[in-house]
Amino acid sequence: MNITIKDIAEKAEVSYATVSRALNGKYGVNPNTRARIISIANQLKYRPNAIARGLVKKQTYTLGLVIPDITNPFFPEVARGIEDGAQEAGYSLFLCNTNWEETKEISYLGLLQEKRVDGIVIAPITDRGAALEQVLSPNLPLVYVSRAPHDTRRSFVTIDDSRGGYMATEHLIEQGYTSIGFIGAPEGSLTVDDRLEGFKLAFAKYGRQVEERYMLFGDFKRETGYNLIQRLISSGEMPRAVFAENDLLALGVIQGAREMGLAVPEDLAVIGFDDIPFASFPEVQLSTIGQPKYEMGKTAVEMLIAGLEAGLPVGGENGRRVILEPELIVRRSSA
Amino acid sequence: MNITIKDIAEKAEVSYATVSRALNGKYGVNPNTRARIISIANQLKYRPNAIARGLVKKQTYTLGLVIPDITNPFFPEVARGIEDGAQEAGYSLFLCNTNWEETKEISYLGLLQEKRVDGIVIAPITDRGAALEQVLSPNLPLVYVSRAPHDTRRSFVTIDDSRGGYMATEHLIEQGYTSIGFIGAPEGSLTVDDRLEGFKLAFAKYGRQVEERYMLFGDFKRETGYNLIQRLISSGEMPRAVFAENDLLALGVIQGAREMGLAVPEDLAVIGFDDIPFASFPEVQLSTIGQPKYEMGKTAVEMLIAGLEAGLPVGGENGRRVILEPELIVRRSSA
DNA sequence: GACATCTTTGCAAACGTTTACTATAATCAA
DNA sequence: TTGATTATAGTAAACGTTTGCAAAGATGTC
Repeated sequence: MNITIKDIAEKAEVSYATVSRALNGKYGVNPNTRARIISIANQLKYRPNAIARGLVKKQTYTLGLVIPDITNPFFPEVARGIEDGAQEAGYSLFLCNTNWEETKEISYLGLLQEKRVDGIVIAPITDRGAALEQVLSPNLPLVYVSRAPHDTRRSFVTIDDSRGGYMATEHLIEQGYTSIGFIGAPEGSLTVDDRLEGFKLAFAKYGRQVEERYMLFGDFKRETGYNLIQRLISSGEMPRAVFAENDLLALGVIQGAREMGLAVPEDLAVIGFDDIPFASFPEVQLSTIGQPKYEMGKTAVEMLIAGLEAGLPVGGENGRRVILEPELIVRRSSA
Repeated sequence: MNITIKDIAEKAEVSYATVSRALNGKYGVNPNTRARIISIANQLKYRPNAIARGLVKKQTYTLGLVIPDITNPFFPEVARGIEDGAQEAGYSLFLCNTNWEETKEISYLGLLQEKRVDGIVIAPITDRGAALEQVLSPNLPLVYVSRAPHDTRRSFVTIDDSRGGYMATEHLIEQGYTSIGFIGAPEGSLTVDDRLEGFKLAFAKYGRQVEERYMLFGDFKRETGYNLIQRLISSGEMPRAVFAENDLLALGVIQGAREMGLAVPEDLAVIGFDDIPFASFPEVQLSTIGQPKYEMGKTAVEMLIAGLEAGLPVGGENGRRVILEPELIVRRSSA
């Protein structure tokens, strides 16, 4: 039904090979013929069939974007960087929202390969890179963004999470807080543990002991922060300050604390991680660790595309590691 | 390089047609042969080439998702509904962020057609449906979500924006505010004007006169709300209440007002539209008009898929219109 | 035992491109 | 004029599937 290169060929009275060459600006077709063909193509509103082209060229100009939660304001910022970078280079993006479910992540990775994407940008859920590699064709270009398995040989763009966790914790310590809690994802399961590691590092550096009873683990959603802090408060024993592994959790913590009659930061200081747009909102004023979200996404996709267009063999010695600097942003929630 | 149906055929010593039938659960292949083929396929880690399949079946199991701004928390909620619905039905999504630029929207629509998507879900930028139809193959299934051109014959899922605008405005009037401003997108350009229409309707209903000097137009970004309200305040003349066309604008308004020393709602009452997650945050407490974002997205994509799988001819008499109800949510910013 | 029917399989075309190779005509050098 | 070169165009294979049709063998009916 759709009009094809053959329809144009017929109308222009040339072979369809010539049409292909003409339309693709290939060398070796008479300028007049070319002009005629192009004009006919326009007139017929011809649109090349990218599927057919993809089949023969074994290149689809399509990438996969795999993120855990598009509803967490952190990821749209990253995604926009990725989208911009992809678009500039002429690539489309498959959106894959894994909803923090590892099985979904795996199955998306499989699907993307069936769709023959040229490459993948992924913000993985866990540190278990091996599980991913198992479903991944070893020569499919992939770059990790925002977080990456520790043992990966793939390229990645992240920030220094450990340093970020350290900065946040150190800040609380220097503010004079003696009892400091941690709220985040459980070790080894949901994410890379670097932020927690940074937390512990800071304690060590200042000769303190981590207080296990103030360390609460769940996932990365706001409700979780809300629930965990309320449980902690109800228990009667609670820290004076909390480092939450991301801003959403932190906001949940603030909300939970406030609803139980506590003042932030007077009764409970809170610092988050990510610097999502709302953290700076005047009535929120959440202290946090800032990340260059947009650029992180943009450089990740640019690296990916550069690599695959250069035809570099993936992984191995070719993995490029970019580790951006986190930034401590002090606002009212911890002042 | 990738392993194909032919590799399996060779190993199983059957023709590749048989492999195809076996793998697709088609009727008419010996159970033993089928089992053998499937086992070989697994062993070889065979992944069907969706590109090749798409070429012959003229169906890609891929949809386009076109939204203006993934960074506005409203859209990720809708997008998640769309993503969930698509995934459940076995479809992938191309993410197209138009960044409120009409040219980008148009060019994405073209691109999606080259990629031979089976259908499109779009939250359009403007009311100019004709411009879109011009690049759109008339038999490509498409459903509008969140807003739709007034004169379209396509299917859509929206809320009753006019009613929403009315509810917001009426609420302000009933709160006793006499001077009420409007901040949003300019008429006819950036969006459907229904919210503004509802605003005017409420004024008419209550026998009031709209005050043009309190009506400010820009776009849908937070900075815009921030800038516009500050300009208005500086001008010396300002309303006591403002209806902002979306929550992001409203938050910008609140921030701008606060930074100029005004209290919300004491000096300036504000109501927004969308009920983005942060509107309910305790320190924000933004009054707003709620929309069923997730379901809106989900039903839109479900409608799309149902239509295209039934092979309905698109548009014309087949357009289904779903108009959901908005909900007035009163919080502190207007109380 | 002849014929019809059913089950299982293979053959080959088709989907819409790109591209290596070949053919033809035009141009040029001598 | 001849032979070589170049510009232009066509032929056909290839990409990896699906599927209509035909073939062959097995089974059943009378």
